[in-house]
Amino acid sequence: MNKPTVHDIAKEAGVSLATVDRVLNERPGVRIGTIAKVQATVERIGYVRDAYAANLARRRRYHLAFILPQGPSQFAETVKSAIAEACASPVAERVEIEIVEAPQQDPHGIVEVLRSLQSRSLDGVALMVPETPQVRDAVARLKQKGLAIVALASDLPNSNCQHFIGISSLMAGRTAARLMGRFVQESGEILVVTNSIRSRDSLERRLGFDEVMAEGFPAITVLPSVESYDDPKRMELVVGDVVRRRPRLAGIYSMGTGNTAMLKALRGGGRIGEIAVIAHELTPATRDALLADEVWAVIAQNVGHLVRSAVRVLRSLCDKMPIFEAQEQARIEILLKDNLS
Amino acid sequence: MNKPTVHDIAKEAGVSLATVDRVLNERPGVRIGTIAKVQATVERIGYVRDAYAANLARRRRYHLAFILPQGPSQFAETVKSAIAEACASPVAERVEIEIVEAPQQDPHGIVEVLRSLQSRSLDGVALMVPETPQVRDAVARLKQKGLAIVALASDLPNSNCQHFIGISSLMAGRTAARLMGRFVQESGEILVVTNSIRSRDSLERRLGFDEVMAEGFPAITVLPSVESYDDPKRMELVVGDVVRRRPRLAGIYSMGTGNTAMLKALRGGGRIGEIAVIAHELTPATRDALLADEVWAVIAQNVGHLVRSAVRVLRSLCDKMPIFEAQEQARIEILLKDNLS
DNA sequence: AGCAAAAAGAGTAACGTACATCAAAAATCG
DNA sequence: CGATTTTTGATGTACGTTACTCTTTTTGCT
Repeated sequence: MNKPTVHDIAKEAGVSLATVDRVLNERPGVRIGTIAKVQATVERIGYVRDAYAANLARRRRYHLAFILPQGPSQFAETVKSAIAEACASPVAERVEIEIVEAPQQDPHGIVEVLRSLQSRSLDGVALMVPETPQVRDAVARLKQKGLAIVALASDLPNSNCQHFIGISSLMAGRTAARLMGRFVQESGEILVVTNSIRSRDSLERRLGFDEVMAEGFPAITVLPSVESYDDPKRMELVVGDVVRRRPRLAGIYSMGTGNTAMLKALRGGGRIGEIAVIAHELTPATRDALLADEVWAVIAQNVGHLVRSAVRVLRSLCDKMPIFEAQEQARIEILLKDNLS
Repeated sequence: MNKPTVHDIAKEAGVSLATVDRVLNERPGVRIGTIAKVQATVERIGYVRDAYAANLARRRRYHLAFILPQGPSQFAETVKSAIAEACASPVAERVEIEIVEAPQQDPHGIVEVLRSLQSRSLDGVALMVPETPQVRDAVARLKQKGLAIVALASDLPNSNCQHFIGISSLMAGRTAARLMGRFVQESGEILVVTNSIRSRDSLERRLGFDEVMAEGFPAITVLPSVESYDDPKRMELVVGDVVRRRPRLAGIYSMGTGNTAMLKALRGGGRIGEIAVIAHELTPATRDALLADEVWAVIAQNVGHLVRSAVRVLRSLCDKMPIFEAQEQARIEILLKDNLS
């Protein structure tokens, strides 16, 4: 038996093709009784709209925008190249992707950028920006305009956006801790570094890290978080200091960026390789460090998958089609020297 | 500017639609000069066939078969449910999937099953069977019939099949070793267990494991592989014996199935939880053991991804379309208690 | 040159869906 | 009850591609 079509619905329900079409596309001019009859038939014969035929007929093009952090960021670069790659792939069939940069630190700048999107005829937006009250409101406005909106890599829990494409920072932190605990085993001290503990991602990672450390590895001491405020010099100084002063230091958990400076300090302290270092995100820097045995493990999310997932989800949202969750679930990857794809 | 269509090719090349179609679908009846002219135009205007429109027009259905091991296997069950899940998803649009069971241990039985496929009107086959010379020949026959063939989970390196969907056993073994080395740190002994070292997967995992152990962790002693021959009793006996007799035992690398029996022995020896256990594949057994802190890490491949990938690749092969490698690359996943999706 | 065969062309009906138009039927209202 | 509005039906065109039939042109061969 072949897949039922609109013709089958019409025949089964005893109405015309035009009426079926009106019901399916929620066009006016159909009595509620008839609507119910058609919908019942749809249910009964298990009709599912052929999305491709539909897109063909309506010459659908999806116009999507990815909002990425402005300025030099290895992670953002990785995302950009993943977008470029996805554009050349079948997932990007009928979609045009625009990359828009927004100033990461400046909530008003981000709002400005989001506002500028309204004029463009966009269908959906993937946002990789930190959440602030202003951003939340701007997102609400975009949503009201009928745009599909997903959060990318970093969640926007209060913005009521339709989907989050990424991994849970809490679980990522927990995973890092479990790994660190297994690496260090005996008692010892762990240094946790980040650019800013005030970012929600860092906060949640630390939370998860502490949870698992406390409950699973009570013999290990986790030192207070050290912040670099995005200053490599400061990162180097602080880490160098801790490495020199604390002989019992057994591991470093780097929750944010600035790994290059952190590793430089470790090298300077002469203890690189013997201290368990766990970092986040696969970038040229962390990849090289993994290969050099300087970083023991990287907690990452597959950026290619993230981007493809965002495109698929945005398309589904535009079409009001269900999302296939199992495929869109981002996984927390643990990368060692030998399994970095 | 919109995407060029067959009409554009016809106009640009100064030929008719029918001729363009003949060239594109490699049908006879076109002079080589004309073929070249059309192909040049295709190149020049950057035409790419709209795969969905094409499928629509030719009412294409992909009839695929998955050949899975017969008999009780938790991993095979996982694959089966992943197939069921994929069937309900958009990747399975226009495809019908048939699951065929083949006796894992009996090469002739497998060949028998493969032969029986020839009569069915199949377009592609995903094979999850151990490679033997007989299987290799049967695969060659299927390929000659024009079937698309991929190896699933376990490679068929000599069968010249078109694609392997899965992870490299060698790299999986290397990854396990790197993790084990980090877990154990100091000197100690590692037990390696499997059902049969004669299976290629086990062999390669062991090879990779030894490579990394030798070059990265020379202080650790890796004991000779112990085989259970698929007998839980034997597994329990042997592991129990090693655990009792070797106080310096620091880790167990379980390359195959039989984890339940292995863990039972460990529990009996009273050293569960303190010995680093690394196992393969996420099954109900390994999942529970991870959650109970009995297994420290699981090396796995995402089965849902594997199946979807197999379907996509088989479709692409059927259509002679390019394969989007980045998406089809299976990743070696390291699963801890906190990141098992 | 003559003729058959091969190659190319024109035209068209699908595939499943969207969307528009116009006419017919049915319901609603004064 | 007739006029008006609402609902439904019938039909056609389009999307990009395939695949078919029926001509017309070109080619190769004697």
